Amino acid sequence: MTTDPYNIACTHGFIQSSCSDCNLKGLCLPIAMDIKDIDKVDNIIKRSRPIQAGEHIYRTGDGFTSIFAVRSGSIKTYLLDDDGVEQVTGFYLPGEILGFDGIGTEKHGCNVMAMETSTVCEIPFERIEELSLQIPVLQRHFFQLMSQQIEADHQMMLTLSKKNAEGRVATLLLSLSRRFGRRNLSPNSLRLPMSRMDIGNFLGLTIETVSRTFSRLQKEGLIKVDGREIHINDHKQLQSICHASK
Amino acid sequence: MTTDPYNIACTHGFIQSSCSDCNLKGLCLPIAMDIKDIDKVDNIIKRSRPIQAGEHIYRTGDGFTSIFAVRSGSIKTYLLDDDGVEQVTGFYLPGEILGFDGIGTEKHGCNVMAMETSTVCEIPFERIEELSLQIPVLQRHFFQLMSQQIEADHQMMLTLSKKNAEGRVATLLLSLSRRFGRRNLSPNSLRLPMSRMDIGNFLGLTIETVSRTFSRLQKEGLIKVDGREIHINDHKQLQSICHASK
DNA sequence: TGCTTGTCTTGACATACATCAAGCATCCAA
DNA sequence: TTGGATGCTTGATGTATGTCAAGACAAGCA
Repeated sequence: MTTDPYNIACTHGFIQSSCSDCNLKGLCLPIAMDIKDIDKVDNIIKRSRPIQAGEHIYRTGDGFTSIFAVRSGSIKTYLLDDDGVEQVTGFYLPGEILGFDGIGTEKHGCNVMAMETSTVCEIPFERIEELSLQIPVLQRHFFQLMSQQIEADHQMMLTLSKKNAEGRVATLLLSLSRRFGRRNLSPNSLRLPMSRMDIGNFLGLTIETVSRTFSRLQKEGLIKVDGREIHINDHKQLQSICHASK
Repeated sequence: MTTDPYNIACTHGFIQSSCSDCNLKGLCLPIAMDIKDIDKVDNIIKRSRPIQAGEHIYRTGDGFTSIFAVRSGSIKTYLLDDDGVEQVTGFYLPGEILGFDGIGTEKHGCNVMAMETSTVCEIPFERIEELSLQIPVLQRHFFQLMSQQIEADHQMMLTLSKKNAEGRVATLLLSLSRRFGRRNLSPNSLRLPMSRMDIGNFLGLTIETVSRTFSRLQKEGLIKVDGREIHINDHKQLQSICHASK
């Protein structure tokens, strides 16, 4: 057991720490934000008790009221089409914000499920809108977050449309690596929070293809695979197979 | 030549009409907006002279200053990856708003090109941010527009990840049909503004597959194809082949 | 301990779509 | 009128990935 406050929050889940104490605040709030403005945001945030693996935070069609910041654990979002076919649309790690679907229609447009025991901060959106009118940097921040989501989704369209299985898997691994690194975790030793099924679903591949691709990348020495434990041996070469080539 | 003000604007391009006169305002501005607030928005908008087919409005890396509303014609957005591989990320028709990429980084994240002679309204984003602080319904509106973009992109991820060629093409045709209908044009007779190349690029297919798919749908009687002129004979059946099934 | 269940891996085979190639129509310039 | 782009269609063939099937491994439970 470490003394990392992130892990304490994760394990006990009832610690009501504040945004200003949170070591993730650089990720979900503007860096250049007044301490008194941070407190204003802090006051409207609801911190949840832990959500168990497989539990939903919201589902398609639920009324939209809040967006969510992941505090610990990991979350997936997915669509269900009319035939019940699932499309995973994103994986969210601590410090990342989800729930920007549904502002347009007042109804959430996707399903959100914890992939492991997780905690989230619930941010009532109407309150954020009110605060944004007083705190321009906050308004800007939320425009930026949504803009980044749009850019990431476009990159994902490129991945799905133009890359082969190796490129897709490598792209995901490097994305996770970068996001682990941003939280000061090792960018080379990852424990994947999601199943092969979720990876395949997200990347538009079958689990068999995902599995074979992991094996191939391992045989080529780029990564070391042990179930969900992944070690990245060669970032550069992984990068170089990320290019489009179907 | 019709007397549709849309076409007049398109053909001459220099007519400086205002938002309150624009027959597209229901699409790009909130419906429930005060006339005096509309005028405030109107005052910050720059109306461009016509942009020729193939001309760019901005490119990846250009400084982000404005978003754009399509006034006439049609626009595509696309990414270029390191190897020069292109991914079309969207098609934009009159009344639709583009350019939400780049708010996060202050640099545009994609390229924007006119597919035919087009006119756009340039909306300086900082001015919109300022106005949004005074006009809450405007702030909400831009959050909603971005949210809709995110939802549309997620649907696109499902299309690319889970649908076969027929499903992808049918999904695009119905999307265009709906958007034509929203502008009070026939939802059954479309003139496609984009090439087979752009369609294929957008849908993650080759032009040959796009062409064959059009031919097949025609042989099955669902559509009538004449170059870029498409007539939809059977919306219902087109809908029914949109489901995921790779 | 054995049984069940879920997750992952690996192999054999099938197929949707890519690739390669040819041909047609339209447009434009010489 | 000719020649050369450009855009689109159609056919023949190849291949990456899907599908089907079997088995390994670990976790949980009786």
